[in-house]
Amino acid sequence: MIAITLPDGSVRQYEQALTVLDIAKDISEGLARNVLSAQFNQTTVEASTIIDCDGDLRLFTWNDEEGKTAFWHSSAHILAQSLLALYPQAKLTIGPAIENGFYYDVDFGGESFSEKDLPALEKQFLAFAREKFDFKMRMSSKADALDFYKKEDNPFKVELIENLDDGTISFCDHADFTDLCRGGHIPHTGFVKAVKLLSVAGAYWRGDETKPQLTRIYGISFPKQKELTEYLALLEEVKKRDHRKLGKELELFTFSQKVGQGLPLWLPKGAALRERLENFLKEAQKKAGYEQVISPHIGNKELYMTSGHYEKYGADSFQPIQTPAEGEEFLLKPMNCPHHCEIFNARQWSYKDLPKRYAEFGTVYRYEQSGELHGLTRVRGFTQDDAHIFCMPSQLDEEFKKVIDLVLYVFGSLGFEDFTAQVSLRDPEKPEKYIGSDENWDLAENAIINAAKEKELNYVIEYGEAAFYGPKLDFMVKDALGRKWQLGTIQVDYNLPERFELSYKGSDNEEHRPVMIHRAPFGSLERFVAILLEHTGGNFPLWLMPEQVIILSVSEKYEKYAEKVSNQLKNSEIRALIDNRNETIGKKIREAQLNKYPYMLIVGEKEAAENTVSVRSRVEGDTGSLTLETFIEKIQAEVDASSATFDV
RNA sequence: GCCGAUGUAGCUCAGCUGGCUAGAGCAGCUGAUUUGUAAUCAGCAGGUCGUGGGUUCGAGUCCCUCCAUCGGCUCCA
Repeated sequence: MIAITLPDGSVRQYEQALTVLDIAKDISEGLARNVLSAQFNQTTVEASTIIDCDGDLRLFTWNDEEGKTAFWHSSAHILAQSLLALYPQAKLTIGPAIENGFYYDVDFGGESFSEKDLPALEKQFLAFAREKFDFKMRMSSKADALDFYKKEDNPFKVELIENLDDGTISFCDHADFTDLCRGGHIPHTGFVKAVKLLSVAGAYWRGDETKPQLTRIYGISFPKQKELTEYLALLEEVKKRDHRKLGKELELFTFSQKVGQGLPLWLPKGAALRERLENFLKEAQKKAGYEQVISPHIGNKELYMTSGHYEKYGADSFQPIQTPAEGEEFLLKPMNCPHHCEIFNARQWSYKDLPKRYAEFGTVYRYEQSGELHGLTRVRGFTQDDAHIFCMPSQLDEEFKKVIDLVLYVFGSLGFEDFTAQVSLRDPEKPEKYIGSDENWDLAENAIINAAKEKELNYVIEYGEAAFYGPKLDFMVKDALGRKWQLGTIQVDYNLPERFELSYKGSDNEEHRPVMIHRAPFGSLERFVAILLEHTGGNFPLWLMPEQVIILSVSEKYEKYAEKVSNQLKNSEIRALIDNRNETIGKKIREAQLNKYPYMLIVGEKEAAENTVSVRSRVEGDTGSLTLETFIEKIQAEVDASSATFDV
């Protein structure tokens, strides 16, 4: 007798060993038809796996993440099979399921493969899928596995197997195709009814730039054609929220080949938006005890030699600026911290003065690789909402938590609820990437983890993501396409204070080393605006809108009244403009709507006579007439409601 | 930087296998119209087809270089 416990706690007894699918059938025929994969005693199993002992069983369908993973993982197998059918000389490497779909990395041996070749591959894929080939797992000895791939002349699979232990190596077969595989498949290929091979990209073997570059084929598949159609339609919708498109349409920013790639030009409306964001943060920082400082856009090379940045990034940066003086070199400022260290160094400090919090909207320049540049999210010149806190080690925990509060306030005010906190620590395998003592690193890492815990952040730990001088707490937000970007960041640093020989006089009358916190709630204004655009689709909260109200005159006859309305709005600090062109009211409304003005005020004969405005909201449409005073009160109330204040 | 793709008017795009002075819609300008909740009508103007080379009797179209952009990889102080 074997006893199987299901997730709801119920237990089913069976006389003899049976497959996962048999158990599913025993529960219900419908479930059996839809079961894609399963987990038995926390181990991934397949529908065909034979269960011969007691344990916990979870069955997964398309509605479970695990079910989708098995579905896409299996789709990668079918893709690999199709690749070999059409390109027998191709060498397979790896092909996992990803968040949305799957990919397979393949070596075409110098032959080029492009998107034009995808439709034929897709056709082959569907032909194989329709055959309903069963996926069957098979164990193999290490020697046999190595032998197989050596015969196939596939060095990639050989390398993979060499790193595996004998006895743990398995293959998955379907039809006459076989692939090294850990398991987790759907029952047969026929479950895949629709597939779209999305793109071709280069990817380095094992993610290592020095290793051969493979061709990566991305795809997504579904159990129903309708779901694929819907997914592709969704992708089209998402493209409309791309910040590069919206930024152009809303006249926020632009790029110029003449100015240089990755160097954004802020147009008046974008600059106004940025200024508003800066003032918002400045106000909160003032309350939190920050002081504004200002540093120049260049700094002597010596400064970055001292900080260690030159050694680390010098070769890959904008190169030093020469001066007429022999041997004198300046660097475009790639970060603000060394400058702030020297500001701290400008006088002596007592422990009673700490913490010092120096803030600056500092524009920095970094020579990012050309292929990396991306709209406003990855640029070569950008402005950090930077600040550096110099404090006693005993103040670190509290200061760190205060910064978390500030970041959460900023995110909350702008409606970023869906973020992940990432604790970025050292890569234990590569100590050479970091500077500073192990003791200080341990202190800093623990400080961050403790603060994240105490603030009850929902955080993940990532090893190898730390800065070279210290660990970080990063706030990650996704863009419209689901790509993750780092916005806010908080970093603990024992190293720069050491290198710049920062000190304060303690109560014991001895010199002590302060600890430094680097932090930027937005991260960079550029990236923040980009992500904000994609999250709001350009419909910012009213307090942030460059233009809050547009006054549309029914005809040029009512220009005077429109002016009067405009002046009254401006007196009440409401940002308004007038559209007094010789156009029909319908056209003016259409354009105002497309330009995403939150409120349109239509003024004509009736309004001028009654001293009212006809209000049209971008979201709700025509909302009827109001007296101008009532409208102003309404707007002010809306602005107040959407811009909470920061309490310390 | 690497792999793949793209680059035609301010914007969105058409231009078949190379063949007359390169087209459309929107935007712009001029004029008419003075308009009531998502596009009034007419006319005009606007492009050395990303750049530089090459093949050809002839190149927007074919080949090469470079530049920029897009999707990834690597990187991200």
